[in-house]
Amino acid sequence: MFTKQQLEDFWAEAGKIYLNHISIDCVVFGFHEGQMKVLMLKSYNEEAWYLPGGFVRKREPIENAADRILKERTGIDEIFLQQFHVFGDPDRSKIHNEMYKNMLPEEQNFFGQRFISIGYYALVDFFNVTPTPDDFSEVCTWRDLNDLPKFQLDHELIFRKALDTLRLQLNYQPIGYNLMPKEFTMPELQKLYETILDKKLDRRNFQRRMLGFGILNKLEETRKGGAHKAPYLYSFDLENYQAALKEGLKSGW
Amino acid sequence: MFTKQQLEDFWAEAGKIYLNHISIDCVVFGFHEGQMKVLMLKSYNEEAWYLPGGFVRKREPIENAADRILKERTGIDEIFLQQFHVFGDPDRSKIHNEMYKNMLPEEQNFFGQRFISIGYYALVDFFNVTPTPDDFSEVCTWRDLNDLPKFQLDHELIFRKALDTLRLQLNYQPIGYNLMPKEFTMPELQKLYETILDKKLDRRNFQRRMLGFGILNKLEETRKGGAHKAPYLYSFDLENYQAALKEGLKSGW
DNA sequence: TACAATTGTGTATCAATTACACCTTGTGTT
DNA sequence: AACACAAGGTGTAATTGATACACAATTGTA
Repeated sequence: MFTKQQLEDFWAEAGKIYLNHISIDCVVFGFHEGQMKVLMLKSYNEEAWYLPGGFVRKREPIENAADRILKERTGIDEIFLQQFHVFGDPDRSKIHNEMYKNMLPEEQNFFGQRFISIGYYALVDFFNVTPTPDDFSEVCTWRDLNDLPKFQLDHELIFRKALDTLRLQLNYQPIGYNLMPKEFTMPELQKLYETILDKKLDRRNFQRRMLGFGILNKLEETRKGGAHKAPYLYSFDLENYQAALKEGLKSGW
Repeated sequence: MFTKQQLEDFWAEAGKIYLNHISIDCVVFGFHEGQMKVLMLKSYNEEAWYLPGGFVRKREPIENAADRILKERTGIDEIFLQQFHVFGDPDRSKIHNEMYKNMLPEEQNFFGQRFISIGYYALVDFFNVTPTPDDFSEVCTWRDLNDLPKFQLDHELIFRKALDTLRLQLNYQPIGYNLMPKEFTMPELQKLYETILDKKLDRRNFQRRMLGFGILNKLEETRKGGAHKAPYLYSFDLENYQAALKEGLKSGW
């Protein structure tokens, strides 16, 4: 937690390092135990949660900025990231701005300005992530899509838009590849699709269709330990997957 | 054309009115005589052409900025606009920046800074547009997609990305409605689809499918004047169109 | 060893897409 | 006025893809 002095130093410094008016917010999706998760943070003094975000260095490509921000929150280096929307309402961070506006003169008050935020969504393997709080947060952790907290500012809008985009891009981006672990069972993959699309799919038709795409390798092993028949493990054939996505995985669900 | 003094005044003024570091570039699509067109501008002293663009006022929503910019270039008020990508490479306007960098001290030289550009694509009825040059351009006119000029800066990349997006969104956005005039024939509409998708479609299957969507009104009149059988005219049923798009026009082409 | 739950595989039906043919209409030509 | 030409309008058969549904196999547990 910051003292007032530290905050002021931070802001003064930020203005020298970062571009004015531009921020980045990231919606990081993970998948664990049949549930979609989003990475979120909670401030010390507020009930509402917010999405991982940050700013762009003066000479830094925006993609690198997003990479850098997420590396800090997750520990992961090469993350799958897609820009999905820009949020440019002049009042989108009004509450935030006013909270800070009397603490410093305007030209030093980096947080008092208008920010246009570039939204990225990220897909990560849940097990590779080490959620790490930032300088303003008490907690950084996965939140279940079925049990979301109150959001700060317009972060609910950003999250919703990311989820909508994910749905639309399901047949055009390697979403399964990036969200599933290296090896997984067919029912696990189906659960992912059902969660993203928010509807039930027929088990048998799902399997036939998935295999029909020719993007999966069936492995010898099975997943033991469940109280039932052991399902086969699969992995993605990345080369075929990429090729298939160029055309789109035929005909939406 | 500007004198040096006028340019300097313009820049000094721009810094007071507009947000730093943020620009908007628009790819305006039109359709005329079976050809896709893009609205482009040509500077006085340069061979390369550029896309309509501008900046965001300090308290202006970015959508309004795009509307305002396009109103100036086209004369149209309520334009169909979609954000499609942000271009944030730090060197994307390098040539431009260097061209101007010695003309004014840095803090007054609005054009010398790094710009992150928000890309919008627009769809307009060709006949409603009055192409209007901006302060830096000699010409503002439609260019055929089959006969594109050399582009300034990264504007070719921006254009390409817009066209790719258009293709992907064909089944999810009212693209036909916005590009076609109020009344049109089936062969004309087919030509639009063929142009966007860059492939031939079967005349009879196209017609059946289009009609199957239930988004067209068949009118009594026919388009006279051609040397052949007069085709029927159609108009869009906007309500049904919007409804159909929510689900996506089933199964891509 | 029988049971419950879950996975693996197959088939019949229905809907959608594709490929293709013939007739109609407006214009210009003889 | 008759005709050829070119483009538009409409229909049908064949193929492909999506959906619905059934039964056998496997695993841990009662």
